Amino acid sequence: MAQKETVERILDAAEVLFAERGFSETSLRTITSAAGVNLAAVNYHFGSKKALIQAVFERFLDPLVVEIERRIEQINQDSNGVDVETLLGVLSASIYEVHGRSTNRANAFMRLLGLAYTQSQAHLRNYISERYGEAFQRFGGLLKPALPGATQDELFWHTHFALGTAIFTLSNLEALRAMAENDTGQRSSVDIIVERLTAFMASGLRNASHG
Amino acid sequence: MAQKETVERILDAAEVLFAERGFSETSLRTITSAAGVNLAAVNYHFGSKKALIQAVFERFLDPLVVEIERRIEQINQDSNGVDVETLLGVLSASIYEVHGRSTNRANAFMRLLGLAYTQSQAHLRNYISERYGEAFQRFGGLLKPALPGATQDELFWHTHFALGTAIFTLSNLEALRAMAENDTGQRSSVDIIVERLTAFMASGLRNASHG
DNA sequence: GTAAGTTTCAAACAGTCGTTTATTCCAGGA
DNA sequence: TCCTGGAATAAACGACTGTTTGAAACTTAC
Repeated sequence: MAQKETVERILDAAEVLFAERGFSETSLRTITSAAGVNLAAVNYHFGSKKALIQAVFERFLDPLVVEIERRIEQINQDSNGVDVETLLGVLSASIYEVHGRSTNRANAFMRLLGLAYTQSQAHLRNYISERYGEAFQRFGGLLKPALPGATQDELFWHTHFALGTAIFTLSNLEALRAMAENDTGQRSSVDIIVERLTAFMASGLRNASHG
Repeated sequence: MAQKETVERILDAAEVLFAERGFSETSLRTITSAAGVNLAAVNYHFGSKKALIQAVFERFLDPLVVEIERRIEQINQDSNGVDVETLLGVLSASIYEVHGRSTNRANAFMRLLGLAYTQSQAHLRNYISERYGEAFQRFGGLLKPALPGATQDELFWHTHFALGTAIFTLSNLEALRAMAENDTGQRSSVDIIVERLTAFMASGLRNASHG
């Protein structure tokens, strides 16, 4: 078969369009015509629009979780005890690893993650927390020894403060870069921005230990 | 007239419903029936759904900006040079002042602010940056002397990191509090959360000076 | 070559959307 | 009293939504 399978063409188009406009603002007709497939193909292969949304997330969250756990396991073998910067580094490295350093796809990924939080798609949040909640808890457990002295409550809130920073920044990354260029006249590379973001989060997180 | 005017009833209902579900997920029929007014009233009084969205923002952003500038002017009279915590304190105090310490309205306000960033409503972002961009720049200018040593570029990015933290946290505040209670067994007060959030942002911001 | 099973396709379905229309209601002024 | 103009109303408009249908096209197996 010369061209990609229908299912993958739909997922490709949906991923881009959802990231650009959001879920309810993207119609199945827009997706299918961008993918070059028939309108009915979505309901035939996925069952419904909601199931398509979940499939888009599954396609990149599954390999991402595998990659994160692989890296953490390796770090735990080499040494015991991990600091905050290392943990944050594992996350960003895994994202870029899974998406092959294609900044576009990594950006789309972060935008989708942000949309999952902010758009009213209860089915999606339920799906994500059911399928990936355990992995999320496991990762959160690693943060505890990295921030000695913090209470469980402080840990929870500071983690989500940091999560918010990352999601907000990365899911609006291109818009923010444009604003920054307009404001300062220079265009920072994505690597530098991620570096600063990591430092910002680490600094805020560490503050949990001395509250 | 015994009951509120039609215009205000529409704004009240729209504010709550938009904050709960988002803009394109909230139909005019839902808004008007919640407000107890006729469907056509929105187009009659506001012109269009987009104009209604902008009116919702204008109703709380106008007094907020006034309140912020009033507080800053007063601080500048008493002393010169303002530290980061004070500036952040002005923001949160102004929000609660304008909404009369009604946590519900303050929460709705933050959710709407978050939606303005994340939903695809270009007209709204244009409107906000045209109407309030100048005030935003003025406030950003105060941050500069509070963070000596930071370059213009660092200043921009760290400001938006902090902005992201606040918007993400406060616009999902109730959902996060529920998660925290589920996770830690205790329910932190909003005041404590805001206090921690401020400390987190200040700590991250200060990091800009030592990059 | 025929039959069975998948996948694609155009067309239609029932429902919702924002917006507009024409009519009715109701105040205040002359 | 009639008149006028703003506001409220029910009804309809055309466009768009996700989903379903039944027939056509294709692939696979015997």
